[in-house]
Amino acid sequence: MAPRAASREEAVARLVELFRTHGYDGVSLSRVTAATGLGKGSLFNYFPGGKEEMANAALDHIDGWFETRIFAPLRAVPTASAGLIAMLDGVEAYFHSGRRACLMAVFALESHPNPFSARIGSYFRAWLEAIASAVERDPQASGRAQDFAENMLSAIQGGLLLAIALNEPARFTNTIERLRRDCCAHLAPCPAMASPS
Amino acid sequence: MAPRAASREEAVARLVELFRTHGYDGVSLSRVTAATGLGKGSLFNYFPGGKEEMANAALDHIDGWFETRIFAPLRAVPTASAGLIAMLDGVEAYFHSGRRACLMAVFALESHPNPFSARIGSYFRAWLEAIASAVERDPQASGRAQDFAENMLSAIQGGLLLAIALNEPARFTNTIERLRRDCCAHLAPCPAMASPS
DNA sequence: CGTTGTTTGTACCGATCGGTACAATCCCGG
DNA sequence: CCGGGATTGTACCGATCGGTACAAACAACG
Repeated sequence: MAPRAASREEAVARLVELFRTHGYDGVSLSRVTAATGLGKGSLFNYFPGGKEEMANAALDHIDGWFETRIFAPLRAVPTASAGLIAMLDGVEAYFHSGRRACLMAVFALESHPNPFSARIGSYFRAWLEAIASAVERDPQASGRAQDFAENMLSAIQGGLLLAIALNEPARFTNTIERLRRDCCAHLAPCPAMASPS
Repeated sequence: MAPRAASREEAVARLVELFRTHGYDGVSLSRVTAATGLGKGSLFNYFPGGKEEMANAALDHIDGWFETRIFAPLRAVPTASAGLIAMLDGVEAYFHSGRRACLMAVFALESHPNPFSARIGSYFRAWLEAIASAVERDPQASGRAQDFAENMLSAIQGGLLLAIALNEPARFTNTIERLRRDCCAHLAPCPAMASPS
């Protein structure tokens, strides 16, 4: 059932998916060995801190991905609307159009507070600040940047939650599409929409 | 640490809070006995089906509360804006202004799919339909009822998630306040706002 | 080929998991 | 005061939990 993970990085990638769908408590070491094809020997060689280190490695992986692919671009983008729409595209792709849950959200809700609460908070705070920094660059909405960011991130996470809970990925893509329209409606220079369909 | 629960109903109330903050996997029978003051004997007398029946009793409790206090009123209300604002007030109070998580959301994310997926889906679907049925009664927005409902519920759940993840309840109350303004902005007869501040 | 350090499978550990059995206790009608 | 059904604490069950110990297998390099 489990093609053996060839490297620590590949093991981390599988851990991410494992924690994403089963939560921290729902992932047992036997499940990890099954999903990675690695025995306990290798596992504790890669992750001497045990399960908690595995989870932290998974969170590290996500932190890194979002920082370089989502947050940093947002902070550097010249115009808010284009930057935010690019972010929405990236997020839609990352979450497989609503078929994949957000690991940070899973860990945040599963048990709270928990050992990961601090870094989960940092993740969402970084996301909020990245959005706000882009909006502040917008001539029309710079005063409402905090509010705009809070609204947008709430919608993303809520839409994703609904998509998972209902097993209807379209709940997420609909939400993303609404947010795209919001960008065009409330921010200054809206790039031509591809196909309003 | 635990004043003994005097009735099955009181035990269920404590189970709700227990599952809400620790998730299904995070609640062990020893935790249940500690939180309810009930030994295993009483526990399996009240809930012969064991932990799964305890969880279902907790979900029943929430289903009932929302059905009578939120969903049914929404379906019966004459004007959409007044009904939705009453719903927002009720929801804000129920979730303790963002200090309390949504048990349905916790169970939905913790592990998916899981034995409770079907009823979790029913819960969110009922909520969506209740909102939509109210909006359909609105002369201005009746055509966008589905979209309006999806957007509103996403925002509620996302705002709650952010409040929990950041341990900043204001993230939730801000979101609720934004939704109140949305109601006044996009629905026909807006009752006078208390204080636009 | 030999040696040295890393990687790996396996046996094992105490603790805790959800659940059962059952005897003691309680409560209440007669 | 007594008898019988409901309630309850406790001892116990096999399974699984996360984690450790360690020896065999392996790799790299001289």
